[in-house]
Amino acid sequence: MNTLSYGLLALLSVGPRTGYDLSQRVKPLWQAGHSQIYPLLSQLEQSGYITFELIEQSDKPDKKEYTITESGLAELSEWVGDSAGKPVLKDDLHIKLYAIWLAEPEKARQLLQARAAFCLSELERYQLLMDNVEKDRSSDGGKKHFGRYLLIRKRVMDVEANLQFCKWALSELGS
Amino acid sequence: MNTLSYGLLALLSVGPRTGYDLSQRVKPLWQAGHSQIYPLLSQLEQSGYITFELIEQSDKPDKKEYTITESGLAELSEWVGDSAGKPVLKDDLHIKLYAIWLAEPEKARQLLQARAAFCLSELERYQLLMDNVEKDRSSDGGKKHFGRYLLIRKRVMDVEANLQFCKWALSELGS
DNA sequence: GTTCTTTATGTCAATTTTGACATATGAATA
DNA sequence: TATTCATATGTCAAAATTGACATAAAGAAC
Repeated sequence: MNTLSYGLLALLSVGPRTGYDLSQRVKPLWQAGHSQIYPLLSQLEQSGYITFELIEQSDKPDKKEYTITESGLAELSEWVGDSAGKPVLKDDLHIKLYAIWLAEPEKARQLLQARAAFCLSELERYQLLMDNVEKDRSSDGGKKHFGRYLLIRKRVMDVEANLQFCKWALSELGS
Repeated sequence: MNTLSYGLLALLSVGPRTGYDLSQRVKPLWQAGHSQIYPLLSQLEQSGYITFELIEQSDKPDKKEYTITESGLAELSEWVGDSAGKPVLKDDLHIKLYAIWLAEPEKARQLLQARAAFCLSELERYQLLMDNVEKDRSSDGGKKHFGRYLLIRKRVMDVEANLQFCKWALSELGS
């Protein structure tokens, strides 16, 4: 059971999802592509933590809808209480910043402007997710959606800090 | 040439360093252990991007001091100007947050308090690095240290945002 | 006297991750 | 009519990463 497996169980703890769904929603929890997700779902199913139902569709390709089991929920619940590890960030912008004196000033500005633009697009994306979670929290009792709400808020704060950095660094560069 | 290789070249672009030095200083640029660094240094040396000098010590074990070559500096300079990729964050706290409704309230608080403590220790560490870089920037002309200054500022802003999140989330939890 | 920490360099196997390849359907677009 | 896009599931090889193992010498703490 690696960390991503717990991420998949966490997503399934809210409700049934297909592998495709999970690959679309996993980003804020743990960044991974579908090539990692499909094999893990098979593994989790064989371990009895999830089950699936084949859903035949006429308009779209058939799909497998996975549901978490009692055993999977117990496994996840135990892990959630354990202390968290240290976050690991891989960002080549950090290296480029460190060596920025080697780049032409124009390239340096481009680097930061591109990252600022990326942050803005991320914020838009998270705003949509926030709208959804707020609907879920008001309609439904909302207990299951509280964690999703916390996580999206965290991501927004992370990205806002990044955007602020880009703006500050651009002013330091004297653009 | 992977990303970490450019990170090592970036660190060496400021001045000569040993593998051990690099493993201590690489953290804000790209998180990696010494088991990744030593083999890459051999590779970079064979590619002609760096050279090393064996320094014999009586009080401590002998060491290899690596210096970046013209060729290495050219390679790095070219790469620095290219656009940066997307940052990848792996943080199991995100998963635990998502599934926090499964944990006892006490455990949830512990999770956030532990992360807040980690953020504070990181901020202390970065404050020391900031003191050093400010000394270097005032003594020396400082052009080479500007990037390091930007990077440390970014890390501080990142960690401060994380700390703010933890405090906010703890208040939402109603501790 | 023994153990622990810091400095210092390295290897290795297992795991994780990435990116490409592969296939298939329906709908929209050019 | 051809191509591209979204849905949907999968495999595979290569690359990156982690954590343990390995060695060694000096100094400090216990």
